[in-house]
Amino acid sequence: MISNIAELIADRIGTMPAGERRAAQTLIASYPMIGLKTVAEFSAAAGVSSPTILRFVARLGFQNYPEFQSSLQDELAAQLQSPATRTLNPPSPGGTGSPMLEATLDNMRETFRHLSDKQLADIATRLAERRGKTFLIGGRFTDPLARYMAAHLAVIQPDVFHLAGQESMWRDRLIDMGKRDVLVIFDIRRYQDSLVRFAEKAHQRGVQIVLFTDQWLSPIARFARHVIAGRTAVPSAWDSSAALFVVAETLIGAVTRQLEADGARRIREMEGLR
Amino acid sequence: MISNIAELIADRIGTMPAGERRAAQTLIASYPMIGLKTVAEFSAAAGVSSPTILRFVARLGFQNYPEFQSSLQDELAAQLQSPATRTLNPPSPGGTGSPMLEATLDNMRETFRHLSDKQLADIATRLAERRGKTFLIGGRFTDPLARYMAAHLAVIQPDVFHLAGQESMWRDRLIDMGKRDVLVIFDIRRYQDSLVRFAEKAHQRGVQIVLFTDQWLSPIARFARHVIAGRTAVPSAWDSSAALFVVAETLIGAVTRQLEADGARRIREMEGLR
DNA sequence: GGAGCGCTGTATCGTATGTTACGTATTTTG
DNA sequence: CAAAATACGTAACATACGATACAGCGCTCC
Repeated sequence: MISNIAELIADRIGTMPAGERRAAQTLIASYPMIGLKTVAEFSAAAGVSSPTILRFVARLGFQNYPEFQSSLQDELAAQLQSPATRTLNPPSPGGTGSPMLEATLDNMRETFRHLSDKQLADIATRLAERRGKTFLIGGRFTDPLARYMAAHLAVIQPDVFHLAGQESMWRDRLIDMGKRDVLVIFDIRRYQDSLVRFAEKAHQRGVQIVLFTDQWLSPIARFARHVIAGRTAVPSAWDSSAALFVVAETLIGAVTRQLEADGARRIREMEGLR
Repeated sequence: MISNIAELIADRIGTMPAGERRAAQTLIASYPMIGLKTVAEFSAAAGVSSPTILRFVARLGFQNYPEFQSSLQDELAAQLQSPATRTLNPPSPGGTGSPMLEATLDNMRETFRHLSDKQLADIATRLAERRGKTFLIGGRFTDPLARYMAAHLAVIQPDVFHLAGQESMWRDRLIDMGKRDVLVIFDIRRYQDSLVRFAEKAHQRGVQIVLFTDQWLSPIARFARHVIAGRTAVPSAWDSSAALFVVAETLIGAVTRQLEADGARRIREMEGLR
């Protein structure tokens, strides 16, 4: 079975005329970057004319040049999205035996690779400088994450509320929300209409939204001030929220650090109350 | 120093207007592939208009869109040409930048190293062969994990109950519990007396207890049929439940697989009801 | 509450890009 | 060695892509 374009070329290069063979060799030499550039650049690099490049991709079975480029891009995307595949051949330090765990660890590394320290710091600062209230809510499976985060934040600062129960209950809380407030939403596939509606309402009231979602971005991203896109794919019937969970913990830690002066006193007080 | 476009975006995203920020977040979420496609596709994915995309790349300092794309391609080429740099830098010397993440990843590896496949399989089997009911409960900060697990298990089998609310509420549920039932408890430091008391009562009634705890083992371990000890130490004011979270997800996956025949039908039915 | 500013989308434009037709060169075959 | 077939490049073409002008809108700040 031929799965990628490089193999396809290797398979058919024998039947190609001289010019197209030069095109093939040029592409293989710096695969696949040249193929992502324009026909003119490709042809110049190969030392042939534009039509030769087009005949080349036609011989590979593509209807036109853009289709060929899309195919290359899909291939690249697949490589980039699953670092596991890359490290699959040499089972480097992994070898834990559990593909589930390996995928989860990869997800976390990927998630944090796309997440700058600055972005996290910004969100943490926004949550720490508590000019207003903080609301948290989640979807069917992600609401526990909202609860987890709320449980921690509520310890180190006042005015932290988890929105539970029916949709109608949340909407009643909208009346309390304004420009100075922050709404943290967890929403991954399949995205819940009720959450989207709620986010829109809150956005209209000027509430700043922090969204935890998957890499395909919940429609709530339209209204969000900050978006955290985590990786959720694992070899299971379910999506994994573990990466988002770790981001949430990191954020909790960052907020705690920023509130250290205030927070430490608060925590001591609370301990005293128990 | 800013070396790649992702950092550049993180640096300037704070100063961007709403539309351009959505473009930025969309690009980051599936970096960098969207940026290699046409302006029209990019704008559609971000839910903004084409000019907004162009203003976005202009704000990043590029003269025009093709120049922006070339820059992305160069970046990609650099990554692909030296896979060594990519797999050498981050993993071993903790180059991810976040000590929090590194500690969490270590915790997971350690947790699974001390956790045999057989042990997981045993617990999964016990949860899957549903002769009785399944109850889940957690402590102050770990109860969300119980909820998370309950939310999933409830989809694939009946008689799954999360014990919420006041301690007195749980105790009333004891009357429903017997030898054929399973109680999943999450309890990490500081261990809660109320949970210990409850676990003891349940144990006396013959309930099989599955305990998720930290490496120092909650006193509930005395009564537990199965104990999962996760690592919780991270450089933060709080303990991390991430490792236990991943174990929970793994367990959910295992139970789902065992119930595949039954479960698949149930899930389809549920989807139909939505 | 009103005026000014900044952001965003619609519609239009110019152009670079992929595509195709055709003539010339090169190789192959009888 | 001649004739035909195939391959290749030049040049003209059409399309789709990026770029821009402009108007509507919301927002902030007096």
